[in-house]
Amino acid sequence: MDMTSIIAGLPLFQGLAPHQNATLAGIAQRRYYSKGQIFFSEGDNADGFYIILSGRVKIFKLSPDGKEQIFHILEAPEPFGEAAVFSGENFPASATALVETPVLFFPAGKFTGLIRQDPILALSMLGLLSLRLRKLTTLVENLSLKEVPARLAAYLLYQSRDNEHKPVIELDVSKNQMAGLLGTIPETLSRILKRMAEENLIKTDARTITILNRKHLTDLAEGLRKLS
Amino acid sequence: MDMTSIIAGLPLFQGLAPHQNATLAGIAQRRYYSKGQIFFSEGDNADGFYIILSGRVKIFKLSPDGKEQIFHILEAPEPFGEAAVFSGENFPASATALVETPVLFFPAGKFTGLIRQDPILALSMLGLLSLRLRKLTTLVENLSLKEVPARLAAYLLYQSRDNEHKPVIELDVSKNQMAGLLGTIPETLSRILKRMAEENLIKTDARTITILNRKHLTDLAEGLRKLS
DNA sequence: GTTGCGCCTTGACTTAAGTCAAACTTCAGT
DNA sequence: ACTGAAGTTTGACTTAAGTCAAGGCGCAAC
Repeated sequence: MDMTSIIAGLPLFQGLAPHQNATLAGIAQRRYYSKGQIFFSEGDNADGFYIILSGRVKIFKLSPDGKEQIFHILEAPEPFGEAAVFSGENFPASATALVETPVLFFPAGKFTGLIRQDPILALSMLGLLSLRLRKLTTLVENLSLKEVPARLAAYLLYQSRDNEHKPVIELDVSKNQMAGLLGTIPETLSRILKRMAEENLIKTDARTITILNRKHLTDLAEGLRKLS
Repeated sequence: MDMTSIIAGLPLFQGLAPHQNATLAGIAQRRYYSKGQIFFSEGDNADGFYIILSGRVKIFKLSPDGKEQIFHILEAPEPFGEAAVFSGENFPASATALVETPVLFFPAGKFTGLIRQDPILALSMLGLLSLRLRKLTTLVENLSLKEVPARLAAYLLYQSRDNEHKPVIELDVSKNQMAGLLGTIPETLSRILKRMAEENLIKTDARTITILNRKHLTDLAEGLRKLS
């Protein structure tokens, strides 16, 4: 598929005139990252941003003593690294490919040039950043105001919501990574999953988790109830 | 001062043509909020955003059992509530006036209309949102990867940095609020301030904190060292 | 198959930070 | 100046979650 068609199909670029798609295609670069490869590290100069064509990307920070907080795990067709481009500084977190991941790369300077000429594109980006802000706000809320069981309950419900509220969740991340997403460590996650299973809120089987008691789990997520 | 001049002086609106300032003035509303008054509560429909003319505003969330996480404490001439406008939903947090606070209010619909016509304005907003995102990223990092002493150390250094690296910090928030900003509670904050004073890192006196050992405090903030 | 290496789980222990309660200080309002 | 409310400090206690260490499971490579 040629670059213009790919770009025309990306949600971020909906509503643009065809010639704008062509212009975007002119500045975009196709790049391939293999599993474990690093897109950028915290502190790197932000020279552009990426859009995932397929694969999975992890955005994260490490503490000096090695604990990892994962901010997002992203899939096609999501963009990442876009915020740093507009504050014109460096990346505040790191990004690596979890699997083979082809992306489009948009150089910062050229891209902001385009935005200057196209308010629709600007509004798209504004919408995107707002959404990111909202997600981060929720993350802060979870980390600061909720205990691990509540965070886990919220996470499970969220995964199930993504899957049309079906009670069966196929984990798409390792439990190690899940711990990183929830701001905790694998041991703690393991223990809490066990407790939830003991109280018949969920049933776990390898990579599959089944929600048995959605109401109770919801109360847990909202802090209205605790694991006993 | 008339509305157009006020608007022309706001950092967020720098670089606009004079007629754009006038248009902005046409949609802006002056509003006065007294101490404790609520701008909006979490979940409220986002009908517009605000710019502080003077005073102080607290952006925060409450947990079901009453703990408060403060996201920002803002002063003139900072805007707030802007992100919710572009994701077109509701406010993800609440905002109240800490003191008498006059603001400008910009209705969402009219404002996005202006952005559609002025890419400079759009770029300003993009820069603003990016900066917010960056600050939130730091907050997440602090909450998830650092202990309270490290967060406090970082906060003190940040305050001193704002004040040209002078070692004397005049607290502009109550210690209760400071605890809320750091994601902890007043008791814990009090104890850690005491420990820092015992180790001669700082000296406290009512609303004044003096940094005695910047190097050690920096190491603490970066997790290279701990309070003994 | 068996070897080895992540991933995951479990137990015993430690620790940071929260809870509860009491007392003291500061400050605003009458 | 007095009163009361809010802010702050301190102590004793509890608890959630992290650390450390060991062992089991599952999968891939040889």
